Amino acid sequence: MKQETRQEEIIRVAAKLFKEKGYSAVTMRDLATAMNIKAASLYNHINSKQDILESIIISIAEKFTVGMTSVLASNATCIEKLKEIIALHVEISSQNIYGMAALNHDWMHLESQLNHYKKLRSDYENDFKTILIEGVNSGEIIDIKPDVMMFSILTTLRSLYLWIPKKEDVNLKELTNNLNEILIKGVVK
Amino acid sequence: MKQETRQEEIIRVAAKLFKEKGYSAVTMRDLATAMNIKAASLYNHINSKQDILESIIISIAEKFTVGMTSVLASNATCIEKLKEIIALHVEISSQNIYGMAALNHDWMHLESQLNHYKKLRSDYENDFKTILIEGVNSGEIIDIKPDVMMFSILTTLRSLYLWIPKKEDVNLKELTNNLNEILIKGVVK
DNA sequence: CAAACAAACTAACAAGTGTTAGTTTGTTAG
DNA sequence: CTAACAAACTAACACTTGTTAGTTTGTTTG
Repeated sequence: MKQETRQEEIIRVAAKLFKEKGYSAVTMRDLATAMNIKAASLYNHINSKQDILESIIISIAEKFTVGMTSVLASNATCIEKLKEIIALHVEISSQNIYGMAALNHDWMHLESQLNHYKKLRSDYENDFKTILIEGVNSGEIIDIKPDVMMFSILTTLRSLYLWIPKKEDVNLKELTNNLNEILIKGVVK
Repeated sequence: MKQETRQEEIIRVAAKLFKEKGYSAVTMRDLATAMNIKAASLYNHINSKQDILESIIISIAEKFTVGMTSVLASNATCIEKLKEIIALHVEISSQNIYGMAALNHDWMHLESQLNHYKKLRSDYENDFKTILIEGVNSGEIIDIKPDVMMFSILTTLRSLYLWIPKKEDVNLKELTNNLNEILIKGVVK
């Protein structure tokens, strides 16, 4: 178990605060208080508030990119690929609950990395849509606008971070199975 | 067609800015610039920045409460009730795209009205869950944790504001029908 | 022991924050 | 014509913001 550096600790605590109030509403003095030090001391470990946001968002966004690459490489059916994507979101979200909040709420406050983030996101969405279109063409998936299907599934997956912490006893395996059912087969009996 | 007051205009423009950067990152000077006046002049029409946020969020939250009351009053099947809720979200979201962003992102910045908002939201979620549980009991709906079903459907519906504006040509009737299919019957053929 | 280092501190800065007070301007109603 | 009003303005306030400079403290390493 690798020891957490002071910098990593600051970034982790910052993500937690960002989830509660959003990037703009969290001051360096808030963050310092949460770390039990003075605001100026933070700068021994980090370069700027913006750098903290970048670290949080870009590292997670790249995890999704890596995950999607691996899904695309598999030669499973489209429905199987969808299930892999669902599992990917459950895994990343459960391991980065606070970071996911920053990614969803505060990406627009990125500065130098804004375009990089946007590229990663639009590539991800395009890959997702491609999988759905293949499923429609092969007859696995209903013939409804792929945009609407992607939106529907992806927004649920992107909001997992809001919900996972509420039920601490939730079994992630069970959650994944339930989402597979609901997102793919619907709720009707 | 009722003429928009200056106050309503300010609130409408504020909601637009809040969607782009969030409540905390929008300054009264930003808002004034968008209105082509000076920041101090805003205070001839509104009491405070906080008041603007309250107006936006509470008015929409109450629309949902009214809508849910009407759904509960109908004696349709649970699946039909679900479809009514979907239609409710499409309607309110399409008519309040910017306000929905504030409601989803900035509710935690409410001050005196925070508890009021939270109550409206938790009542809404409880009513939603009750409908699902009735559906499970009557055999209309699959027997999966109602919490997970509600989360899945509701997060998609709550995020509609992110997506509706992108396709200006989207037919709302068609969108509603597609969501009915996807959220209720899933995407599998 | 001495040098190096990690990590905290105090003090201060320039810029930006929401908001108030008091005033001016142009339009509408008696 | 004048009184009333809506809606803008300038100037300023007290406070908060992210950040820098320079210093102190205690621990680790040669």
